[in-house]
Amino acid sequence: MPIITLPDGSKRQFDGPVSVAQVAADIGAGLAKAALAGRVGDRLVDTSHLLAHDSELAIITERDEQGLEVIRHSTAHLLAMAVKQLFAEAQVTIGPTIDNGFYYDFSFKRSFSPEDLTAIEERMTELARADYPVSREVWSRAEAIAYFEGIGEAYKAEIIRDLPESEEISVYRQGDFLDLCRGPHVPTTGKLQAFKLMKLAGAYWRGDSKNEMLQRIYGTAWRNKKELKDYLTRLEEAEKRDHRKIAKAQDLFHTQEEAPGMVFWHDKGWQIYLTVQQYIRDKLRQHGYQEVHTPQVIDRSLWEKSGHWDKFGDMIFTTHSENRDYAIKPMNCPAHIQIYNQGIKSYRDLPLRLAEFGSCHRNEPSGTLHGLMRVRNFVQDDAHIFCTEGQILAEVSDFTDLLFEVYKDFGFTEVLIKLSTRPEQRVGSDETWDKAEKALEDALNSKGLAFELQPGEGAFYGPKIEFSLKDCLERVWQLGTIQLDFSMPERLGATYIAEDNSKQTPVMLHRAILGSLERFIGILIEHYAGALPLWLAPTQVVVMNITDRQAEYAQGLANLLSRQGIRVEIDLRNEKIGYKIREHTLAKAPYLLVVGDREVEQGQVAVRTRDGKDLGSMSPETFIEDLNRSIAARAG
RNA sequence: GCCAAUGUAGCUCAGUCGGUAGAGCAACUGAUUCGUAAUCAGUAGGUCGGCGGUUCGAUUCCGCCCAUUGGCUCCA
Repeated sequence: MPIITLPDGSKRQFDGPVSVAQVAADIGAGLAKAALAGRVGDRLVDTSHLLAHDSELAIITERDEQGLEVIRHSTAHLLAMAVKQLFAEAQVTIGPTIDNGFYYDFSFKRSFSPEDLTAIEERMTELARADYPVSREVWSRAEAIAYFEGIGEAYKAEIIRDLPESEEISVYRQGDFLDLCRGPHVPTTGKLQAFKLMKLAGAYWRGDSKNEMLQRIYGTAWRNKKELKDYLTRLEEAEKRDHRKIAKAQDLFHTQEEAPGMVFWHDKGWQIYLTVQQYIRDKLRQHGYQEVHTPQVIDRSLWEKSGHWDKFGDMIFTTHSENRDYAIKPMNCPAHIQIYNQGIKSYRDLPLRLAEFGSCHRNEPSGTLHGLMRVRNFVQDDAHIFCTEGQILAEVSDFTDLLFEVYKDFGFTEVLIKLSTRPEQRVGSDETWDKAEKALEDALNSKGLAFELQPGEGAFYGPKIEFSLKDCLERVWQLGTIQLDFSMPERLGATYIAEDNSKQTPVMLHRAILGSLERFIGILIEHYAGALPLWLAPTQVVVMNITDRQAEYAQGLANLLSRQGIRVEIDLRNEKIGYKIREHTLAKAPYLLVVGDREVEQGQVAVRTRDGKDLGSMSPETFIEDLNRSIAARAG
């Protein structure tokens, strides 16, 4: 006689074991139809799940986030069913849900083609329309292994073998298709109404590059057609923001075959670069950093001593001269230790903060290159802090303050923080790691910053904090980092004389706020869809005349602005004013100044913004004053 | 690096079931001197990513290479 308690606290009593679907039907016909799954306590179950005892039950419909998860998971199964029907030799492996959808990995001797994808999607639609009931069966381990091996599904059998003994082996059946799965799934395939197969990709079995490469089919799935359409529209919007497209349209930079992964910065792009760099340079100086500059080509022996040659040798670009082998530097830190090592350091010299905009090269695998986001030549806002163990907490704390100040100035407020702790393979004593991890954690806690713990993800030489940003399309990018390093100073012989006259090894903190300037600029471009805030905009003002008569006045105005340090462009072409406005608006110039006979006569300028707002006519002095105020405030 | 797709004019793209290519925008020339998101007309522009093969003939078919794109792995 189970009593079922619903989320609103109401209770219903039944004569005997009752299914989730029956409870839903007891509540109402509408809910019975909408039910996708149930939640008993914390556990998600199918609508067919029987409740024999008193339980707390929530009926999951598409309105619940978990309902959408179930839809996506079931759509992955639908995909597998369609693939098995069309390509019987393909083996199924795994098919989990991901943000906005799902994927399913197959082992198949020939490659799926885009045409196959279309055919698979059509079959999925048919199978959904056929409205097959989806039922759950519990099998014995041996039975399941025998079945999947019998039908040639070696991967599924392997998965079952690796499941812990305690795990119940459940199999889902829809039509003639059976798949191993924990579930839950929608009650019938007809619940799957809005999905689309998105792309094909390769993916290693179990995520290990030593394993076979499987074929992954990505799909998206939603509650209904409208949500699907909205999602596809969002993707289109995101594509319009692609920094590579905007860079072409705005003449910021280009890349070409002869220098893969390296950037040819054009005037306008370089202007952004320099503005960002100068901003950071000033900030660092204000926060007690020294700026240094070190060689780009350094003898291989230094990289052997630092340990990088062993670990990253195949990713270091090299060159040679007169029988000596050199590395094109992949990072700045060993060079900074060389500067540190000049002269004897006292504890009174610490903390010593060395910053460098050093050009680094890393021979990243060709398949990983991606616009400005992953390049082979980059400059970081890199710095290394040499300090005592006792100074770590204060340094980390000061760093996070600086980092948030900088992110805010660039218009980013939502920051995700991750703390990565000691990995299996590491150097240094457990005692040292205890102290280091605690210092990082204390620093975050003292600031009241929430963070996610990533056990075992730290670098071999020390724990680290990573700071990621979300852009306005909710994509996450890791930019800033601060890493404790107890290893390299010792390897490269850095020491200081402590208060007690003993020789000690300093701790080194590797830290960056923006990370690679290249990537950061890529993110800026996408975040602002090319309409960079005034202080960063490569062209801040465009002066344009209506007819040739105002050319001289316009030129004078442009010169005046330019002398004030404003980045100004002038457009004296013999084109209609509407044409010029359209062009410069599309190029996202923040302010457009129009001068016609009227303005010349009154010694004024007509001001228009890139958003199409007409600010009316004003004196050049008023405009410059307002503009300088906005630039200083890093507004708009 | 691995899997797949793509590479045609400055840009965006069409095209050729094998007979050396076309549009729009941009550029150039001329006309127009215009008041807040595209004035009109004309001209010019391409080793069809590179190298090889098949063929009377290859941008098209085949092979290799390079780059790009989307993933996977990696990321000091």
